[in-house]
Amino acid sequence: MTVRVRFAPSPTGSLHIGGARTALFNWLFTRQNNGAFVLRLEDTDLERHLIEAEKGITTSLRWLGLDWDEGPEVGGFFGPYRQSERINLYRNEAQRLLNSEMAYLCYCTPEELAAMRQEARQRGLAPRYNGKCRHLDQAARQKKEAGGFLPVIRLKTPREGSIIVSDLIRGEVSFENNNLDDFIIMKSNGIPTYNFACVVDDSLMQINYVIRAEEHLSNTPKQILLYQALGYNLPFFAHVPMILAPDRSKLSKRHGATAVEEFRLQGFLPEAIVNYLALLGWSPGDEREKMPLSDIIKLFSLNAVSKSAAIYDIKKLTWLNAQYLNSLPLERIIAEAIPFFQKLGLIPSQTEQIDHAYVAKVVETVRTRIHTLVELAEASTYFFRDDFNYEEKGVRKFFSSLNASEILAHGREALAKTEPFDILAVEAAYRNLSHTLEVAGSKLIHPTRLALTGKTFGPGLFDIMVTLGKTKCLERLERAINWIKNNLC
RNA sequence: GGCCCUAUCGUCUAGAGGCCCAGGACACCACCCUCUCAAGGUGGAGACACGGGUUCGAAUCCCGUUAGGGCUACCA
Repeated sequence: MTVRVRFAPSPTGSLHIGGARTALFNWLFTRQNNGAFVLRLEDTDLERHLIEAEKGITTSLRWLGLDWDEGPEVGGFFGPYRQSERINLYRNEAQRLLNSEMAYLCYCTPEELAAMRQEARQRGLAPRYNGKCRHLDQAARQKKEAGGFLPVIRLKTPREGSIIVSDLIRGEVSFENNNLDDFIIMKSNGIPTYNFACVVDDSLMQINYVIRAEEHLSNTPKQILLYQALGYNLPFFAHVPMILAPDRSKLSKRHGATAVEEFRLQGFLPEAIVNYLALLGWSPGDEREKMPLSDIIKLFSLNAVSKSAAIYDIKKLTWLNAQYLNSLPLERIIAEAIPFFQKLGLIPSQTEQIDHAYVAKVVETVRTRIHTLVELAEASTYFFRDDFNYEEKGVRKFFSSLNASEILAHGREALAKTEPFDILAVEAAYRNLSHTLEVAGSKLIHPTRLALTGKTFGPGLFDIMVTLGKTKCLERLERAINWIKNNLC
């Protein structure tokens, strides 16, 4: 039997990390089993389908590398893949249930229902529908309909017994039927409710593994009742734990970045996010942390998915991101970095005008000491601009001594004579200088770094020099010498 | 309120009765390396929610309490 799984988000505009992880687990499972990954948009509650909202989700999925075999944009045998385009299917299935008397029309008004709930609550019972319209006869129905009232369709649910949900992650979970009521499957506007649409689609699309967030565990008994009423085969269920915000509450916008798109904008790489998300609620069983996707696919197992909710930790994601920034091929990082450089106005927006060789050198010298692409761009500014200021702390420590400008002048002189201007020659020049001047290397290095970059920290000085090139180095040393004369002497 | 799920360092987790006075990772602290900052290396601090059982033996099994989360809509 071919494994068929689906990810069924509501197109709300962005893919948040909880959804991304659910999608990832589905994807990993199906890639491991050579199955099919179906993307379905659950857009029944939207007045009209917002194409931008759908785009937000699909671009994020694609960016993460979670490609789908069937769904919007790619089609497939079981389409359409937007619920808004499947309304007739739901109506037909609902009609089948009506015909077989497994479902019935209900004419109760919202006010009546509210009163019912109120009463049940007061008596300490589950606020359930009391089945008032369950046995209406033809005459009663006609009378209601004559008044122009649009009915909903409810499923007749058993009053006794229980439903066992057999869950691949949680084991067997039992629910008493008497806690369930005759829930609505079709709203009065002719649109299906979530549970109904979900079951109809999962069956018609032949989904055999339903891997979704834990919040749906409590819906599952209702869905099983629906599967039974419709005569469908039951899929396997796996309810993955939720991802919570640092305060253990449900993730929301007020917790900062929660959408995949925001992480992208903050300079995280898809590899890092996927790797991090895989580790959230799943573990390979050994002590591996950073793993190539191919390993994750190979090792993933629903059995090993934890049962408890996890809090996402931006610090660990950041660490992993730095690991990837350091280990991925340089070309890849350059390509990822370019948009961030452009955003800061460090390089031209027209690709043809970019000095790729220079950008490559910059990325190479800076990338080991940053955690995100945003940091990479920010830490690279002085390679592209001459108009930086000198750090105040640095000025105090390295420019204020009596011989500071003299030292810089010596450095400038030494560099001017250095040829070729490569890492070995440049370092040798400075080491020799420190020897002849009889000062520690650091006495030369720190003021020079400040002169060249305006900063007291950063890549190795000689790397900076070589990347910057001789001309720039001499210019900037000159500038610093003059600055000291004008400002400190 | 009712029903359901969950409970190991601050966080993510390993652990499926003796291998655990609990291992790893991030973060934190110290030291080493070092031209700074990172990275890297070494070391440190840091957890089995609580209470009862079961067992020769429990982080692991059972029950209860507590806490967190979910569902309880003509939302998905």
